[in-house]
Amino acid sequence: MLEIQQLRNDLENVSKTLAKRGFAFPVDAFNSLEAERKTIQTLTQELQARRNTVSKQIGHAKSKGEDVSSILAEIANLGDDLKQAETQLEQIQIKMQHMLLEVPNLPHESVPEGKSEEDNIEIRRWGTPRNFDFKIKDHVSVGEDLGLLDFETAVKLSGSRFNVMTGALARLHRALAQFMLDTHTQENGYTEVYVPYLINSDSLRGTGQLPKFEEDLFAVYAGGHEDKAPNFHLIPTAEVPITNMVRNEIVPLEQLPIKYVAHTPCFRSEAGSYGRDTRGLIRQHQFDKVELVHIVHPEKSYDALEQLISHAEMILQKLELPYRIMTLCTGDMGFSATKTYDIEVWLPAQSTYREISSCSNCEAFQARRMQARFRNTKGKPELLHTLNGSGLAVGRTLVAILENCQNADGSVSIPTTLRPYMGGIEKMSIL
RNA sequence: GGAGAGAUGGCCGAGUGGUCGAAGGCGCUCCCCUGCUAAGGGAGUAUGGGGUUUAUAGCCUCAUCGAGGGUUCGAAUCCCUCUCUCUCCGCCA
Repeated sequence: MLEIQQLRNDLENVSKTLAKRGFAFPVDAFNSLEAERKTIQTLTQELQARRNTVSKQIGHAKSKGEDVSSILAEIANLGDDLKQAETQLEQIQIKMQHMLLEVPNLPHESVPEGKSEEDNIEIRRWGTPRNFDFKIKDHVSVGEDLGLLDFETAVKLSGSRFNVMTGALARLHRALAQFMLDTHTQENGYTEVYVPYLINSDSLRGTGQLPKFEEDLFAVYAGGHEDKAPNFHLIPTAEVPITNMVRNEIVPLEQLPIKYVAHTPCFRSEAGSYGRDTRGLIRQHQFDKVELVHIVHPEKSYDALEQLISHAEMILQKLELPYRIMTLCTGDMGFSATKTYDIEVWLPAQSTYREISSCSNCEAFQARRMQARFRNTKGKPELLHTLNGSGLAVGRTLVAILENCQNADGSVSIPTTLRPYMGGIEKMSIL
C-alpha cells in the first residue's frame, strides 16, 4: 500500500510513476473521493466533539443534582446527525481503502522501463552451458526414463499440474531442500523457521496477495462450508507466513536485520496461465521452495537486496548450474516490489534461461499494510522494509539438474555438493 | 468436542455508566538534590487519523482498554457475536 499522504501531496508524480508499470491510477475518482472524505470527516468530528462536550456537561450537572432535560432537548437531533455522518464517512473510507489496496508499489528509480519480460535487463552471467555430444532429453523424459517421475499417477491422484516422484529422485528433491536450508543457516546467517501452510486473509492482505489476486490461490473451508468465506488459503509462497510474523509488531531496533529461511510447499492455482509450460515440472499447482525473507531498517534495504540475490546465487554456484541475473523492468515486476532481480537457470533442452528465483525489495509497501514497525533512535515507531526471494525453487532446481547433469546413457550425475545428502551416490541410472 | 476462567498502556495491575486515554507500581527519559555508591524530590513517558502549517515542530480535534456490532446524551464498565489465552475432561499424531 502506498502512503496516502504521498498521493495527496504528489499525485501527479505518483500516477506518472505507476504508469511506467502499466497501472492507470484513477486520479479523478481519487480526487473526488478525497474531497468528499475531507468534508464528511470534518463534519463528523465536529459533531463528535459537540457530543463529547455536551455529555460532559450532563455528567457535571447530574453530579450536582441539576436538571438536565433542557440540555437533552438541545441535542435531540445530534445522535441521528452523527450516526448519518459516521455511516457516510465509513463508506467513503472503505472505498478509499479498496482503491488503495489495489494500487501496486512504485518502481525504484533504478528499474528499467518496459512493458514485458522482453524488456528485462541482463546484468550478469555465471557459468558456461555445457556442450553435449549426444542428443539431449528434456527433464520429463530424463525422469520418466529413469522410472522415477510419474505424471500419469499424479493425474489419477489429483489431476494435471501435479507430480509423483519416487526413489532416488524423491530423495534428490528432499536433498536439495536440506542443502539449501543448511547453506543459508550455516553460511548466510539465516534463522530457520517452520510456518503454517494454511493462512488467514489478514496475512494475505499484508503481503499483497489479497484482495487483488485471490484467483491465483487455493481456498480452504473448514468442514466443507463453501457457502461461507474461506477459513484459510494455502500459501502460494512462504513469503506470506514469514513476512507476516512481524505484522502488528514493533521490532526492537537491535534485532534488525531479521533474516529468516523456510522450506515449504507452495500452492498456486495459476488461473491465468493455462497453456503455458503444460509439460513437466516447471509450472505445478504444488511445488516446494526454500524462501528467504529479510526484515530490515529502511536505509539498509537496497544493500539487503544485493545480499539476498547473492545468497540465492550461491546455491546455483555450489550446484555448478549456469545462470544469469535479470533486473525486471517496470512492466514485469510483481505487485508489491519496488525492484526485483530474477535468477534464471540454464535449461539445455529449452536452450534458454528460465526463472528459478525472484528477489524483491518491497520497501515499506507490505510493512504499511501489516503495520510492521521498529522503534527508531528517537524511540518513535517507523515502518520496516521487507524483502523476499527464493533460495531456490526446489522443483525447478531439480529440473535444472535433470537436464544439465544428464549423461548419454540416460543416467544423471549427482552434483558433488549434494552427494553427502544422497548417501554418497554419484548418479541415478536407468535400471 | 464438553465445563469453567480470562484478554486494560513497554511490563505488572486498579477500574461495573459520567470530569477515565485510563489510579498505583515497575521500567525508561530529563531535571534537582546528595562530595563516589546507595537513597531522595520534581517533570515527562501509547498508537493511528483529521484540521491548521514551509514542517515528521507546535496548536486544535477524533478514534483506540482482544476484534466487530448494539443500548445510552455519555461505555474500559451493560448486552450480543467472534477470536485468542489459561485450567480441567474427552479425542488425537
